[in-house]
Amino acid sequence: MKQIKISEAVVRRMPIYLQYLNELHKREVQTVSSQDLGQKLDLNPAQIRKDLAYFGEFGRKGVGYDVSYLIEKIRQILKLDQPLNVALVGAGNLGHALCNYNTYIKDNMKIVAVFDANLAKIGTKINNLAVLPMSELNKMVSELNIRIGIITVPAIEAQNVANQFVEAGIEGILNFAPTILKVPEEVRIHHADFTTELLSLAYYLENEGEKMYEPTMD
Amino acid sequence: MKQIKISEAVVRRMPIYLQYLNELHKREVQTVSSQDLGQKLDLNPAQIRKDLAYFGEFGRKGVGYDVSYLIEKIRQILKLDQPLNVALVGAGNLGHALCNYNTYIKDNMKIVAVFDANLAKIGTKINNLAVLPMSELNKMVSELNIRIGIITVPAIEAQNVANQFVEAGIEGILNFAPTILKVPEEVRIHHADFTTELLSLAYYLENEGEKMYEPTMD
DNA sequence: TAGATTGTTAATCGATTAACAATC
DNA sequence: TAGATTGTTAATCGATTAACAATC
Repeated sequence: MKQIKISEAVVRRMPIYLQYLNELHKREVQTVSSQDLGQKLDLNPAQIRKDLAYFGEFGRKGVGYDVSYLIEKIRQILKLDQPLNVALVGAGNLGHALCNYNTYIKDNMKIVAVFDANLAKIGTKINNLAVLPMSELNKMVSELNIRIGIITVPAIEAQNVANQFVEAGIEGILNFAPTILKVPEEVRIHHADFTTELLSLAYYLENEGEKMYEPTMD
Repeated sequence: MKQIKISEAVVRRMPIYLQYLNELHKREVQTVSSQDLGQKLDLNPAQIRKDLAYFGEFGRKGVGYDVSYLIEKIRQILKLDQPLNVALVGAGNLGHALCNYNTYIKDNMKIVAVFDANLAKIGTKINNLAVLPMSELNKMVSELNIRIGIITVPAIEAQNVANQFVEAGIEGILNFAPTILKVPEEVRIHHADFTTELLSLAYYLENEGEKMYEPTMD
């Protein structure tokens, strides 16, 4: 069993492999090669083989990877083979959207509690989950063994929510608010801010129109 | 003026710098050093200086960077100093959430048209934007000079929507559907799938509970 | 067997960091 | 002037890719 530290880049590709493998499984494809995967995912086949080899010998020389078996293995790697409870704070549109994915992520990972600071929202239902007041957060996290927290509140409130998550003993946070959060280093934090994606997309558009004249050089 | 190809990693950090600089500006901070920025954003100061230096000499030795000036420059780099129209397909919860950000991204980048394949949704309003049928997409893209498309439809429909965007002449796509899309290489595509973030977050949680016994070695 | 494809080592490529002269 | 901080070059680090023996 390897004890090499596996890089973040590798870990982040695992869910991508899983996604496509699930697609193949639904299409009843039995076997896939690193070649095939690379073509579809725009990745180098050698990289895919290397990524998977960090975790074990999942393929068969001359044959490729058994789709079902590889799915099972990646699910184990990502710990999706065991229940994992998630809490969400911020019952706005984005919070709603994420709760809807609950069914999609039919996996063992599930949003089991939704909180909001706005008292008007308390008690309203999101997919048969009643919105709870923030005062319940601490209690619910221990009672339901919640290990991951999702933040979908406005940027100004995000750090505050993060603090409450940390105090409640959450282990990982997925932050959708467009702001950098400070948490103790034992808490893992992932940033899911799409404004970053959107703004960097704009960079790659061709300049046009305004290129008619060139005022100062600057 | 440098003609060096600027790496994607560098471009992706620009919106992060901008985000924090805007915060500083609101707090009326005049000047910031790469040291300060690095501390706050968990980045190496040398990296920040190098990133910025790709685009010009924005700082003053011994002093640091003028916050307002740097904001202006990064906005130019990301082309946020000119109007940029965006279309969104998929008027679900996620689509709603993104439209709400319209006011947040008060910038020149704006969602100016929303489409949905579901006829029941046509004509309903999202923030005073009427939801339009897909048949209008092509026309609206040219009429409103829309250059970026956002996809917030279920995975199965995503490729189809992408194709329509491409045909309409869109230049960049931000895809929220959890699937890989194929587009001609002149169209830039960014992936904003948070399931990837969420699943990779699970990887980093401590193993617990199930570690009580060790069945087979495998 | 011949063809295919893995797992892995070595080579390459690119990105991050350290260091420091220039200068405010 | 002395202290601070940039812009940039050189050194380091890490990730990707090529190549190939092992083997199904």
